[in-house]
Amino acid sequence: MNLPALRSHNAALVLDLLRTAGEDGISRLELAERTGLTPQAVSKITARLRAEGLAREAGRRASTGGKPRTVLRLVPSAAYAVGVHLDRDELTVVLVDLAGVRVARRRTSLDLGAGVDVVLDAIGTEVEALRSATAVATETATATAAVKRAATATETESGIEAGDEAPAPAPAPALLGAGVAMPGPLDHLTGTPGRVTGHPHWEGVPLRDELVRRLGLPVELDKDTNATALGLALHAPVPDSFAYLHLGTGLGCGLVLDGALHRGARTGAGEFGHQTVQLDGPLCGCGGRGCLEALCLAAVARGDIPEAARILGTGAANLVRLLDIDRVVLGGRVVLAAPEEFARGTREVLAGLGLAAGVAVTPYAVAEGAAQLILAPTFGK
Amino acid sequence: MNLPALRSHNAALVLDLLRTAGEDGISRLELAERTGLTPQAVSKITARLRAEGLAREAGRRASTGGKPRTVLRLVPSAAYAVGVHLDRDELTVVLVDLAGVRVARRRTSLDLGAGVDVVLDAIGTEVEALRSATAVATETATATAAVKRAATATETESGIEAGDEAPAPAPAPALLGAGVAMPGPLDHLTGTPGRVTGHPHWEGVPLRDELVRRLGLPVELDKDTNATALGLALHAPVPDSFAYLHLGTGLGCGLVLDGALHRGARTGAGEFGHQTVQLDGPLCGCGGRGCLEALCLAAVARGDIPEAARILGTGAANLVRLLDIDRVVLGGRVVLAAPEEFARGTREVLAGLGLAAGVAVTPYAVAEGAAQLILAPTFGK
DNA sequence: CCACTTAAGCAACGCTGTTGCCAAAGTGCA
DNA sequence: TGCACTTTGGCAACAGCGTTGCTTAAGTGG
Repeated sequence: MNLPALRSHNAALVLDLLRTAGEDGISRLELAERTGLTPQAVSKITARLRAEGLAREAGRRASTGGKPRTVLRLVPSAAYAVGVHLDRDELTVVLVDLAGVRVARRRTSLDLGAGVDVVLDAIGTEVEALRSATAVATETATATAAVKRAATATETESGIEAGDEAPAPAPAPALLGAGVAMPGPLDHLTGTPGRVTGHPHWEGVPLRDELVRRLGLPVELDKDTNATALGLALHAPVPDSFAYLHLGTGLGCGLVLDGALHRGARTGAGEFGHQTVQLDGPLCGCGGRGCLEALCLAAVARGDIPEAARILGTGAANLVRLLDIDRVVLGGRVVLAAPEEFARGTREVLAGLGLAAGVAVTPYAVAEGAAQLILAPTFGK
Repeated sequence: MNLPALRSHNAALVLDLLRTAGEDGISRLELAERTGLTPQAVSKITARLRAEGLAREAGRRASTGGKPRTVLRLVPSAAYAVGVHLDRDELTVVLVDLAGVRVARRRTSLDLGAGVDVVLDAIGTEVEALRSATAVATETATATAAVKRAATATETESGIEAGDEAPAPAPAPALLGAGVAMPGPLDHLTGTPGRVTGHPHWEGVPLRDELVRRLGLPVELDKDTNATALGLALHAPVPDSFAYLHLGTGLGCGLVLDGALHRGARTGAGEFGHQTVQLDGPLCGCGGRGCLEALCLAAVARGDIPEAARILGTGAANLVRLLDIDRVVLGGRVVLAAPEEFARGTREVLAGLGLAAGVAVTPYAVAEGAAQLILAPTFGK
């Protein structure tokens, strides 16, 4: 790591604390305590962020016997990102600000089984519609360059020159890129889908590169469960470890360990549904026997939600013990159809084994998580 | 992160590459390529490391048309660490050099069920015997301070002053500390055992602090499986992800994800043996049903090794799919009694599910891994 | 009203990795 | 044997990072 990288690292640290503080804001001294930097260093860093339009002063705290602390806040409108959720039968596109708040959404029904070009066209059309409707500048502006610098120091290819000392208090906001979430398997490093269940024609399509070309934006691709887990991780008040279990068409999982999304080297982590919980159980499509997904969905199919919840809870318990995680978050259409029953059933299994992990149900939207694929690096995630 | 921390970080990066290169050594230019630093920066860093006695020049490579590259090597004898393996019926104490190579060992039979003081006394006696037998300086020397600086920048408490420009080419080697591995559960942050199966009197004993007092050395405590996994991780040619599965008195696991040991917030990660693989199976002592450990050990008890291997392989497959890890490493008394059968059985299960993870058996000693608890921070691990 | 406390900026500084230049130490062709 | 060329690695000057010492700003409380 060199000096520019150090600068980016610390800027990301500060930006992340500003983001987490949200509407409440945070003072320079508290930033200093939390980052371990000196107050003077924080002053310099926040001065840069303010000059770049990413942060601003917003009121003061009550005095504790001396000069009151000045509160700093993130400027959510300084930058935006697009989130795309490419589901089996539906396409959702959202625009999200720097704070992760959705500011616009479009939704179309779309068959993932349609031709690759049809889907790519649809994404292009929807994103363009979102852009023009919300008038977020397409061209790279001051804040974009600032955020990019904050995110990665090795970005040497950018020929962008940030203007000195923005005279206007608010530089034009800009679009940082588009994050795309879809059912796995896929490789997030190359941005290429693998053999998507039921849609083999997607295998090997250079989806990310193609979208970069069509949208003229940086694009990141990841599994729907990973995107959702990432979004949830950024909403946690403090970095922790949790698993997002998604029960929909299949049973998948996104893992966040110590605040960081764990993808594995081949984006293969999170194959939660095909763990064996019944040795020599019924044969599963994956080639295994007694897979959690098969047993759980079979219970759902025959209307036995308590049993489905118990099976899901058993899988969750395996995971909690193996990884020592703090909480389990449930989501997906099937869970959301009976959230109380699934939460209760899962909780009961964990409690019965003496495990302290919390259980919650979230209706968190995948598309917002997809946008976080773009925003997360800004905050060092 | 500040400048001293940056310096430590880069020094650790370079030291790790020197360590990995081993006897072959590595040139300055290759270090520059691998770290992303400029050659000049690497020259400065390695000059410091050489002055501190941690690295030295050792020959040159063949020329490729110009000045031949000078080879740099780690000086293994620059520092040492003690590794303590506190097992249920035996105490093993080793001395390990900076390269992780064992240079001395002592072994005594010792009942973990004996009084806490008896065990502490035994550790003290054995470590002292090891020290005097190998004449490794007890007092902190130049290299110690250097290694400590390389390891952690926040170490402000040290009142040690490193001498300027050591005139002698080889500063006195020093003992960095002692790593202790024992059966879990325990908390590695506080260095306190939890409710060790069969030995409840260890619960809450401030083991690490007590040993710091008795040995006069920094001490780290961790689970035996974690220590072993850490040791194996440091032997990998490239940082990767793997699980160390230990089948002995019980069935435990150490997880290394992207080259880093995953302990979980409460050192609870690795509860591999108590995952349910047989819904509504036989009751286990942990309160669950159909636990992997119970089923696997039952098969071992009735002499059915192939079945034990198949069950172990099933658990391994769950883990490989969940975490997308590269390889599975087997160890422990039971496995080592029939290494080929366990390896083959595990491999067959993985292959049958189309998983590419490699399977190997290791006789790697826990005590060496324990010593790595002390050495690892020097290399940024 | 004034002493005191707390927050935050200015200027000088030490130390980081970087850049530009040059010496060292080989190869290979004439 | 000599000389041009290639490659390595150190020296010196430098830009930029966070830190230190001090000053100014802006409150509280007797």
